[in-house]
Amino acid sequence: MQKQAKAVFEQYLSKKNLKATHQRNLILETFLKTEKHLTHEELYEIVKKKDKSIGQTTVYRTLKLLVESDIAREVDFGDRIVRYEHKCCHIHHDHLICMHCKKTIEIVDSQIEELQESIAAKYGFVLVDHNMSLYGICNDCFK
Amino acid sequence: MQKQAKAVFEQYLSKKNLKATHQRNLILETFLKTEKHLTHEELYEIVKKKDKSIGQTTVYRTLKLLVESDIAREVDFGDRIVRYEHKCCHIHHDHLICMHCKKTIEIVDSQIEELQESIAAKYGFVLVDHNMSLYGICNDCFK
DNA sequence: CTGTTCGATGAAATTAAATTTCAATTTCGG
DNA sequence: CCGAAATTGAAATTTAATTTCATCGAACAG
Ligand SMILES: [Mn+2]
Ligand SMILES: [Mn+2]
Ligand SMILES: [Zn+2]
Ligand SMILES: [Zn+2]
Repeated sequence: MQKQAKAVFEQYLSKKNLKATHQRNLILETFLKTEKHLTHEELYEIVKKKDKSIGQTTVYRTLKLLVESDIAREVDFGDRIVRYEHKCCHIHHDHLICMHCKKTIEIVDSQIEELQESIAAKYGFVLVDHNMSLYGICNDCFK
Repeated sequence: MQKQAKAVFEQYLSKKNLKATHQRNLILETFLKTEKHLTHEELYEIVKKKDKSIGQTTVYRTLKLLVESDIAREVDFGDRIVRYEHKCCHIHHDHLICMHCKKTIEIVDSQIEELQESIAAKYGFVLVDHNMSLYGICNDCFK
């Protein structure tokens, strides 16, 4: 899984004539090891522990490369905070978010995907991507 | 339609002990007259033509009030630009966006809404809100 | 109508986020 | 190893949004 993402990145870099640097490798590895939806800032904090010399700008720039190479995906749970999640080697999923405790559940639902396709088709669109977030209150928070 | 929104706003202001000012009225009226998804900046430009003295800050502040009073809704078509659309007296809709020409189509689909409810229920959530955007290429742009 | 009170306003200042600049450094093919 | 070209980190810049504050105006009692 991680190997595949690394191979994808390597290939992307070489295709674009970009270099495989220590910083890029470290940032990618760190990103792949986390299983949360993390912000640019959060990733930077973790990376900094492993290499104090890494700059925030490089994390910004590398995250942008990860998005371009389809290794990462930007998500926004309605709070205007950009978070990143794994995309490479993961099936597409949507999110169910508790507005109270902020817990998020990843949803994989083929019925939804099919319905989205048919709606797009109805209007003569070729569907490329979508983004769906459901906001509610979870069991625990509902008391 | 516009009358109802104005009544809602008036009621909201009085409930919160806020004042009905010339500026707030003008901004609300201008917003209600447009039928597009417009940015804070775009609304400001239109408002300024009617009253040169109005400040951008007031447009910001008033848009916030409109959102709080459920007259407006913030939307983001994936470009991180906040746009505002009418919410009061409009049935909920989702969006289908052409990634090429940026045309947007408003979707009302009860099947989707039902499916969303049932997904939320499956995970023990009470659904409060959702946001779905479909990105694709429209007929015209597909050539 | 006043006059008074307290919220509203606009300009400027501030804060915060993201991007750009640039000199020094690193990568990598030869 | 060398040198060209990309990369880096810090600082500067840009941009967006919020806050501050002196003045203004809405609302309401009298
Ligand atoms: Mn996710
Ligand atoms: Mn709309
Ligand atoms: Zn919860
Ligand atoms: Zn189009």
